[in-house]
Order: sequence, then C-alpha cells, then structure tokens
Amino acid sequence: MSRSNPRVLSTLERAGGFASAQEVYRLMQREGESIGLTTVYRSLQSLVNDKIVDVLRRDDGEAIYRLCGDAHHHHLVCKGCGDTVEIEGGAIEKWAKVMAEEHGFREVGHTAEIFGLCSKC
Amino acid sequence: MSRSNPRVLSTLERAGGFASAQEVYRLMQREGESIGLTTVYRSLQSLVNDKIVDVLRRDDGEAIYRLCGDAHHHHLVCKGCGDTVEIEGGAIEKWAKVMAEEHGFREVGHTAEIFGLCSKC
DNA sequence: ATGGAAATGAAAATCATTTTCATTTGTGAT
DNA sequence: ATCACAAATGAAAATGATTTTCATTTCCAT
Repeated sequence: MSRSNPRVLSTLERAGGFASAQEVYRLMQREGESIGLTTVYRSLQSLVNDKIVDVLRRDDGEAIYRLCGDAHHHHLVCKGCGDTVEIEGGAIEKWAKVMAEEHGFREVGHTAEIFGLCSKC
Repeated sequence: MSRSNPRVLSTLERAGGFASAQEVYRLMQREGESIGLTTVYRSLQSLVNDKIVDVLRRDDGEAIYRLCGDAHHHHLVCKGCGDTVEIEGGAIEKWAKVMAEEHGFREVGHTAEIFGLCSKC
C-alpha cells in the first residue's frame, strides 16, 4: 500500500478542497511540481481510504475529491453550479439499519445524496 | 436527432427501471434482440432529454438510468453476490424534501442505496 | 554500505461513453 | 412502383478518466 503524497493534499486544499484528480495534477504541473499522474490518483485514493477526503461525481462522471470534516454526513449538490452542502443524515441512518435487518443483510453501509437547483441557479 | 428505440425503454422497464446502458445492452443481447450498443446509448439519452428517465451515477462512475415518475424506490445491494432488493424509501423521501427546502433547493431528486452482505454471503 | 520495503512514474491496459461514417430503413411525392 | 431524401442504425475508431504493470528510485534499519 502507498501512503498519500503530502503535496497532493496541500494542492487539494489550495484548490478550495474541491477538484478532480486531473485538475490536481494540472495544478501541480503549472506550479512546477514534479509529480506523476499515477501518484496523484494513488494519493487521492489513499486519502479517501483514510476518510480525509470525500469523493463525489460530477455530472459527466469525473470523480471529484473534497476535503471533509470527519463526521459521517451526506451531500446536497446543485445540478447547476456544482455547489455542495454537507448535511446530516438524520432519518436515513435509521432507515438503512431497519431495511438491512429486515432483509437479513450484515455489514451495511449506505449512500444518499440529494440533488437539485440551489437558490442562486 | 434520433428518437428512442422502443425496445430499449421496454428493456429498462423489465430491468426494474434501473440499469446502466451496458446492462440494458447485455440484457437485450441475452434475450436475442438485435441491437447495437450505440443505439442503446442514443435511446437512453433521448429518453433523458424527454424526461422519461432519470440518470444517476454509480459509485464507480457508470451512469445508471431509471424510469422516473411512478414507482420510485431504492435498492439494497449485496456486496458479495450483487443481488439486489427493491425497497421503499420511507423516511428518506421526507428527509430529502426537508433538507432541500432548508437550503433553498428546488427541483430536487435524490439517490440512496444500502449495501452490505446478504444472508447467503 | 547493504538489503528490502515502500514510493514513484511512464507506458500500456481497461472501460464507459462518444463520434464518425457508411449503410439501411422509412416515408412522402411523383 | 419508383425515386429522393431524412432519420435510424451499428461497426469501428476515438476519447478520456482511471487502473494496472513493471522497472527504477528513494528510504530506512541493520
């Protein structure tokens, strides 16, 4: 396993904590950093494993990485501008547990996202 | 512009109203339908334009299409065998609406999936 | 220094999706 | 029925993000 290259995290921070792997890579290149695309991908994945960053999907399917607080949460994403709000799961957590039990599932996790148009769009 | 091939919609319906383009294609092949992958993609896109189906993203970035409107539901997916159970959203529906309103979002939709290990795995 | 583990990155492989383009099909006018 | 043209089709190539391979380099602990 590989550990995350610290410059990747620092670049993601500088990008506003919201960028795709390709963007992080281009940014680092532009700034004269010497790094390979492979390492960027590996570092980001490692950060995701360590729950230091979240991964979401753009409408075109490209993965975007984003620094997030450690607590488990969900997202409210604007289809227009891509703006994202972190929200609490609330009822979802219980729902997931109940549904899983009802069907005999173990080791359950869940995903839940809400998408729509924000007030500005 | 091309119109949607009716067999594509009918296949998507038969798939539980929830499948990727590749899956729809494979399904049609297995059933002996003669159709090209390109046509499947074009038909699904056309259905999206006409607001007959919704497009979402799997965690791996693959686009999944689902009939929107009538039978809205969620999925309980087994990480082991891939088996899928359709479940009711229940609490989620209200949660999504409340959260969206709270942040001034309009035209909202949501995704929610539970994954775990089924009793057989 | 020495050996081995971890990190790195260039290049190739993968895979969903899109584009190109030549062919086929459907339709309306004559 | 025939002709002309628009729409539909699909095979193959192109695209683009992501992953894998693998040889090389860097780091440590001895």
